[in-house]
Amino acid sequence: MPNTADDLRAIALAEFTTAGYSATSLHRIAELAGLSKSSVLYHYSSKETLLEATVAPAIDRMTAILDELSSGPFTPARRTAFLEEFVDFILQYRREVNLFINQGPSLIDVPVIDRANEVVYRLAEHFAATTGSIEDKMRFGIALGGAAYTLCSQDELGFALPIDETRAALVTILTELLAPIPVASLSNQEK
Amino acid sequence: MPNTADDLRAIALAEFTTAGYSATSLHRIAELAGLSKSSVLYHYSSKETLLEATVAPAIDRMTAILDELSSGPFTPARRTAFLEEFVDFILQYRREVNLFINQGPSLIDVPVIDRANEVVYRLAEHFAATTGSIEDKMRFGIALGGAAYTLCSQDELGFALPIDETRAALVTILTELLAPIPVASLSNQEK
DNA sequence: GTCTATACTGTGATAGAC
DNA sequence: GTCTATCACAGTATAGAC
Repeated sequence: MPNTADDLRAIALAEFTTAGYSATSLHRIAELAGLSKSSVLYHYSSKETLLEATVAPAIDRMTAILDELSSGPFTPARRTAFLEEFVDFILQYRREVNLFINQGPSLIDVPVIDRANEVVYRLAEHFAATTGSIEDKMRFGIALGGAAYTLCSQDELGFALPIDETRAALVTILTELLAPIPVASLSNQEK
Repeated sequence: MPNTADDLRAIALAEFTTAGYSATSLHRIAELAGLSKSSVLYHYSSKETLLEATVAPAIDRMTAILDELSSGPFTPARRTAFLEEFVDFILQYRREVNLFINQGPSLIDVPVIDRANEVVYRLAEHFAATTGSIEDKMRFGIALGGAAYTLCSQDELGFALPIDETRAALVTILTELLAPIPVASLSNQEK
């Protein structure tokens, strides 16, 4: 049973991703939660605190995935497994990813966004997006930005594609998209 | 020689894409232009009018491309040519595309965004994103959203990749990404 | 934990002088 | 075409009653 704080976090996440962080007022969030602005500010001392609580779980999860990955050699087999884990992450945290991808650059003042940027940088290392060719960089960017856009525009349009088919398609497309990146460079993180 | 109105449009476009439409104040735009708020409102009677002037050229250009394309049969050869034209469009209007992709859903009230939505719908028809499989739909979405994200995050980070290499890489990646979509369905627009 | 009332700031927009 | 002055309003946040 979710408490009020969790409800607010969920509502804020939905509004921040669809209407935008700046365009979403505390009044709007309070309205959707059936509360007053002040009650919202009781649970989260500021709008920024609410934003942080909203994206933190996704950052923690991705950090854990990357930590686990760094604990051993990045073989081609593990790379495939990692890609599926990555797809599952994007599916589970698609709103948070979309929020970061679309609005991250405009939220540079918020500390939690810096944490997210660091995580993306670590992720990019695994896909040679920091050391590879221009095409490699673009492949990584298109995979990340494209996945975030595609998955979240579904929610906005009100319809949801079947999860199994969506996941399978995403694995196929991302595998194909990232395949040309040489595996050799993927172990750079071991240095 | 650009006049004041054009300057304001360019400044607004840059700010709307990086900081977001809602988060960008007329004061900020005026400040960057070395003018007062009132002077900005002399050239554009409202913030929304400024937004419309900002994205309209891109919509007009894409409309022209689609009109030209609809004037004849959509053969595989023309499809390849169209893809290059599409890439050039994205490169030239990357800020406008990024603005629409990232913030379009939160700007549903603005009439010009409706126009943009119609254009995207027409575009989607050509890539079978309205009639194809789930994977086809996702391929189109990833191509569009990914290209917009990748190109605009470059600007935000302050560095610009060489245009020729970027263009070539984008053609390669998008061709590969959209290739599995059957050509047969591409002529559906002729119905 | 929730509310009303309030303070303060920023915003889009208008009026009118120059 | 640009400015200052002003308006009405929405925004975040605080204080304090219940």
